Amino acid sequence: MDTSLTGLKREAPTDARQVRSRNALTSALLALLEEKPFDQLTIREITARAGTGYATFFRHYPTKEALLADVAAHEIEDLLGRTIPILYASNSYESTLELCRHVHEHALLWAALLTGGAAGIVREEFIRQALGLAVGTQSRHPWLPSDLGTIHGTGATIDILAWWLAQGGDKTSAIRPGSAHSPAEVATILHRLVIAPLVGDTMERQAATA
Amino acid sequence: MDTSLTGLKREAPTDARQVRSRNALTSALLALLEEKPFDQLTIREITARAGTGYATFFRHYPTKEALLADVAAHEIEDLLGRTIPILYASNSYESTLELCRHVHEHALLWAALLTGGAAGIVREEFIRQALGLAVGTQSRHPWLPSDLGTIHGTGATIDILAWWLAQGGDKTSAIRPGSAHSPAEVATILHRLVIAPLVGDTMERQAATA
Amino acid sequence: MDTSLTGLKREAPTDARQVRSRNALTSALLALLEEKPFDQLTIREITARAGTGYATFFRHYPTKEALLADVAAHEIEDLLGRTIPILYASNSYESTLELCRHVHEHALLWAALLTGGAAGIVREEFIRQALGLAVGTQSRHPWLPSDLGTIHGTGATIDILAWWLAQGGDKTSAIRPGSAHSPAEVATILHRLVIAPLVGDTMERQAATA
Amino acid sequence: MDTSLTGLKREAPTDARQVRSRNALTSALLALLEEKPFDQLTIREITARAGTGYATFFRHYPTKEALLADVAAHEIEDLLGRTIPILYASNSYESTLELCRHVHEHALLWAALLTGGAAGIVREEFIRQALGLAVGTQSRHPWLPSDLGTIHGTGATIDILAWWLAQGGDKTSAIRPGSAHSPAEVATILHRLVIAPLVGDTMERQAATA
DNA sequence: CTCTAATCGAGACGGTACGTCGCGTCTTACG
DNA sequence: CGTAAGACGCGACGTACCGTCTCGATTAGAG
Repeated sequence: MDTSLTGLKREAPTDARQVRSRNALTSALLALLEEKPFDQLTIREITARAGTGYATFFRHYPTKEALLADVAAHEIEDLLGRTIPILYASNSYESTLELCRHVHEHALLWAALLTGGAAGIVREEFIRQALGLAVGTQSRHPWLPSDLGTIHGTGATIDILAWWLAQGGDKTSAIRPGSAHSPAEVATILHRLVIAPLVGDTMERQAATA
Repeated sequence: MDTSLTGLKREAPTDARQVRSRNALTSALLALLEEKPFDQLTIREITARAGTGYATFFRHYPTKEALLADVAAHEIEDLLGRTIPILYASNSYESTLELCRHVHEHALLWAALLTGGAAGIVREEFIRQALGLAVGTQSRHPWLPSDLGTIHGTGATIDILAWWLAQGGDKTSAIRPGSAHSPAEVATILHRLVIAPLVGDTMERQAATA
Repeated sequence: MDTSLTGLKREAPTDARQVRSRNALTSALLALLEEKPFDQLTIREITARAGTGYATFFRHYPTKEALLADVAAHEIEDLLGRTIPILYASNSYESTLELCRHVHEHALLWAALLTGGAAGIVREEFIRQALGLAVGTQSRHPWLPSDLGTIHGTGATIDILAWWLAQGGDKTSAIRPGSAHSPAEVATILHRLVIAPLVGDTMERQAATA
Repeated sequence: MDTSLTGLKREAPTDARQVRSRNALTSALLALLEEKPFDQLTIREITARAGTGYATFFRHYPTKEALLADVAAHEIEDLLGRTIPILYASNSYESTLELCRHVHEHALLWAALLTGGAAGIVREEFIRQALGLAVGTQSRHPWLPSDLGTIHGTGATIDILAWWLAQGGDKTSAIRPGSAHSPAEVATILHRLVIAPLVGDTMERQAATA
């Protein structure tokens, strides 16, 4: 994959105007993502919503995708920052549950990020960050390349979350929270299908340990 | 997801010229997919390679994606047709191994389908067919919605295959089959990470049974 | 001057659609030229008036200037076609008078061509055609390079005509034909200031000869 | 013509920094004019060459054209200041000859002013100054409006000078002074084609008188 | 010889038009 | 008379400049 987006991230600018424009663009994107899929957005639409000039967009991001990657990177950082510590402090199921709870609390945002045309880019960013965090970690299984473990774990998690978020309701129907699964249910599924096979552990065993 | 591609499939045409055009287009797409990612192809490019007129494309497919879905559907049908019977006849590991062998034998084709811009559409088509085959099947676990089982199993399999195919060589380096993993290794990974947790079985137990 | 516009002329297209588009664009330009100066027109404005697509413009002309040169070339051809024969058939004053009459009859058009931002391009096209007609002609005076004679004669004529047309009324006031000079008056001025010194002849002598 | 440039002239500033910036801008323009046509220059380019800030330009001139008009006005003032006195002191041919000599001595500068994209503006400024000097002067001929006499005389002179300067060499060939016409030759042409018809005099008669 | 205010550089900003590109439709001319 | 070739309307793209603006930093010239 040669479309690395890492280089597209910008460090925080010092000029107050740049900060304002940057925030306006990211907020506009988040707002629009809840209205229509990412790939149906135009840059003109984003800048119009942000209240900035069209050309200003390109002073901050080279492409629409770069803006999305920036936005996604922040959200993912936030999400991982909340779940990883628990992973080390407690156990994998607790961490998984916390992940599901957080996503559930920001369902609209994550639905936009994971179920629209943005999914591919968000997924890549997610995996990139996960790979970054996993650097130096030894795989638990001799038969499993460590990067594949991370890629599979992250990707499969995203898929299951995307399925969950898509259940809640698509654009054409009202959201019916009652018919959706609870964070605990999804965490269980996620743990049994993805996490446990990777870490070679079971929820039950962990529960006993905890 | 409203971008259903099911309706885009065409019945097999009877007119000989239509058959010829159709084949020329699909062959051209397959050839071009090995040169550059799907989303960098233009319809003009495909028709030029196919030797057909530009407008002719639209007499067969409404969009570029429809052509890809058509091509992918055939390949997926072929692949599933070879692995599913084994699943029933023998066991899940044998089926997984057969899957990996088949992909390995057509590595170039599947690399194009799974690691370029085409991945999203191929993935959707794959899941669609898998869901179709799984209709009526009861989930093996009460905590797992059956459609999610299929979606996760298919998606995770594709991810792992894509990782495998991307290992073999990107555009910049020659393909080094020696340095890649063998079909058996990948089948083992796939089975342990994805299949076994789904079917609640282990390769070892199956091997013992077989 | 390296911005030769000769190469920008296109031969008449055969396709009926091209003819229609071409005519729509030239007519739109002529119409707009009577409303505002050439350099304040945008290509979008021209295509909107013409009822054609924006990109279609570029399928016919590389720049706005090329379209103007095309339009001007036709008008100049028409004008020269009416005056040159008289020059040979009769004498220089009659030809000058015919020139002034023709311009007077199409005052609005020539005012747009000669007194707006278009003047420079029209002037160049005019001189180009004049030089083309004068090829092979021997200068009447040993001290006068023949191309300079043509350039000066054409340029000075255009200047005087432009002054005349600008007299009639600018954009802000109604046209007052009564206050302007008659074609005969202008022809006299033109002949005495420009033509006679060039051909070494006087109107009076010619009149006597005629 | 509402793009009067007269009002754009600024009074000489007192602040030393302003003087410095102003001079830097005019010098930069003159230098750049010898490298490429005026209309291909950007304000950013001029300020970069001048070593001033971009915004500083607008603190001195409202537009690029205003700067050119300022520069041109000075050069024209200088030129007219050298030729007009001779016109009154001696005769029209001597004045014409002095004009040609002066232009010949500053050929590069005047080539830039008269043969590039700047020509239109310089021409207008030239005519403006000529009209200013001619105010109150009575036309020598009843059939010739006095302003037209000035306009034609100035315009035609500029055209002939521009032709002369363009002979010397375009951008692609080295300047070959030997192949160009001498100031005296051009003065003769200019006098016979433009000046004499206007003042109703001939060089020969003047020479006899002198 | 200060001090204060004008001027400066730097460059981000909203805006406008540009010329390019690809799409999907529809017409044309040719074999 | 059907099919290729391709012109067309459309609309988004990314670029280039414009003229305005907001910053501190510098510096002139008045007190």
